[in-house]
Amino acid sequence: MIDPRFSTLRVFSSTGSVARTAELTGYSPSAVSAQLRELQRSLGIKLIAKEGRGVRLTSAGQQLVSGIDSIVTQWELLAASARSASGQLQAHFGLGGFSTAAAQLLAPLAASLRATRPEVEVQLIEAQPQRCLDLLLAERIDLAVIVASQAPGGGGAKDRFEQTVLLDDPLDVVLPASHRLAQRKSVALEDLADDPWISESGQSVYRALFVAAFTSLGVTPHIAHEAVEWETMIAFIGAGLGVGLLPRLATLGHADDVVRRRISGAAKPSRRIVAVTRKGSRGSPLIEESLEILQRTAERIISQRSAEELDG
Amino acid sequence: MIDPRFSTLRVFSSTGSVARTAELTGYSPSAVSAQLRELQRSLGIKLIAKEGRGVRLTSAGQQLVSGIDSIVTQWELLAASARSASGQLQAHFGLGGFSTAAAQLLAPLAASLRATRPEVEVQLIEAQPQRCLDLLLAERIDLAVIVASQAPGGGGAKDRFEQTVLLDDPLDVVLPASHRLAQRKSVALEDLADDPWISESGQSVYRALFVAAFTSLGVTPHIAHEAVEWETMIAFIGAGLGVGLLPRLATLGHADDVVRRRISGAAKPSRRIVAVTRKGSRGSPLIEESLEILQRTAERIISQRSAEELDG
DNA sequence: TCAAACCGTGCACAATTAGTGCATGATCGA
DNA sequence: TCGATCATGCACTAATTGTGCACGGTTTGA
Repeated sequence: MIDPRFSTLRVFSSTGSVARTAELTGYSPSAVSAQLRELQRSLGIKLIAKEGRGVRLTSAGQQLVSGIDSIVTQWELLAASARSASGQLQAHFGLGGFSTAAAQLLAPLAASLRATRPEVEVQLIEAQPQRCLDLLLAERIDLAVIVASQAPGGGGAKDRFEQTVLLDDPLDVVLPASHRLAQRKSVALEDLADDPWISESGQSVYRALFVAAFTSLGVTPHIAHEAVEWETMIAFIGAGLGVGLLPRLATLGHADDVVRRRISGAAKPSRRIVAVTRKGSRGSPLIEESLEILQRTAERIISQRSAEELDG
Repeated sequence: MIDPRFSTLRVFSSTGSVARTAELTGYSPSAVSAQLRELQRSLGIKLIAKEGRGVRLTSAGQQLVSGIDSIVTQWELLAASARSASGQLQAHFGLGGFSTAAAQLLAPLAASLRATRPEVEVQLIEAQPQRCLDLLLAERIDLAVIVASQAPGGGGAKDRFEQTVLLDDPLDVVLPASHRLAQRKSVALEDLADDPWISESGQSVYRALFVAAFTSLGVTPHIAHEAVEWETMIAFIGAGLGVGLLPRLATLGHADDVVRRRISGAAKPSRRIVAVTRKGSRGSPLIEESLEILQRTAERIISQRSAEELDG
């Protein structure tokens, strides 16, 4: 909002590519290229340098970016306090989150906002955590619900984002109904060390979590198959191809050939779900309200789990 | 440069009038009006309110301005350090100052820059101190040489400007050649308490200085006539209409019907001449270089005076 | 009390700026 | 060596921004 070129530059510094920046900001690649060139010209500085078939930030560029990070933060603070003082809400409010978060946390939030603030145009975007962060930078969304990763998303994250812990989401094991341990109430990961596993492909957050759970046990699991969607993984498991881990927030669906079991034993892997905003934007009334709603929803989920725990 | 609307808003907060802001920034009044309205709309805040036939900033507006002051400062710092690191100079460089400063300090500076940095387009603007400050805000000029006034130019000056003392310029008395004290080497103001005085009209910096010099003596001078230019004042004095004060930097010209005398006695009025820049812009190579040149020029003037002192 | 001078704003129109789509050259992987 | 990917330049178009003038409201001076 302060200057669209700042947004573009920040996204570029995060993605390192004109094409990805264009895709995230909604501009065409030529527009991104032109904006960066314009910035260079008006400052008289070389910001980007060719590298292979792509392009990278010069050190002067990185320095500029970190300065701009701080300026943008200050601007967000100012805009938020202004909005807060005037009670005026922004017209557009973008929310982002990965699949399960979008379903369980964002959908209720959007519904609530639609009801209480009908004049605000709420937009939901489902996207992977890293992409959510980039969308935040690009100002396409204003709030994201993602899985906290130990690696701070691509450098200088703490200069750009603020996060609030919503809840810890434990992982369960999913077994074929015919599995030898399927009748147990809970299963230790150690007992499944030799089973074939099904995990997610690529270097997703889930995959990192998956690996971490086993390395803490000193075990290297045998990943027999890879899937992208939970649905697919569950189908694989149902077919007896292996066992898998499923976050509690993700629903099993109507699959009756698999069972979900709590994890007992030394390693109790879980993922931490957090709400992320651009640094400085917290004071904004809509953000404040949304965070409260998200936390209430999270608490409801947690207490519901305790109740189930007692029932079961 | 960061956002033209910020510039406009800052000038408006200094002048308190759309028309004056337009004149200073070079926009038309409607453009200024539209820019302020646009800012209001995009933030959803009422920045200005009607007051009489003019408008004024709301308290929210003032709050926003002070936040923007800090952001602009940070941006100037960033841009300056970027320019400094790259060695790249800005294409345009504006200098402002009041009459005598322009002649004695700015002209040599401009000449020197023209010689050593021919690629920079140097522009000189002669203007009263307050106007110089507004021109700085409007980014029409980048450096101003003005008389430091005790009243910090219109609120929040220290959030917007930085100054460097160049020299203290003492005031001399100017007497008709036929005056009873014309033969003295130096004259005390007390001895002229009953003479008719010639001063500047309006509430100029000079006039404030003039009044201050006498109030420190507990004397209220009789101001018989008013003039805008030194030339005029000297002509009045030459005609025997009264006596006057003239800064040492101002030349007497070829008037042979008046004499200039040092001031002795309790009150030795002088004006402090300072170089002013926008806060944060100091690191810029051109500004740094200019300040050095100005200080060298000031030192030369001072040492030249000492020499004359010994001669006389 | 009325007219003239100002001030800020709205509106039609013009000028400048910014963005798109396609073509091009350059680089990397198979 | 061919195809894929990437950034960028260019002609064209869309959108933003600024201008000039007219108008309503307010103050000042006759």
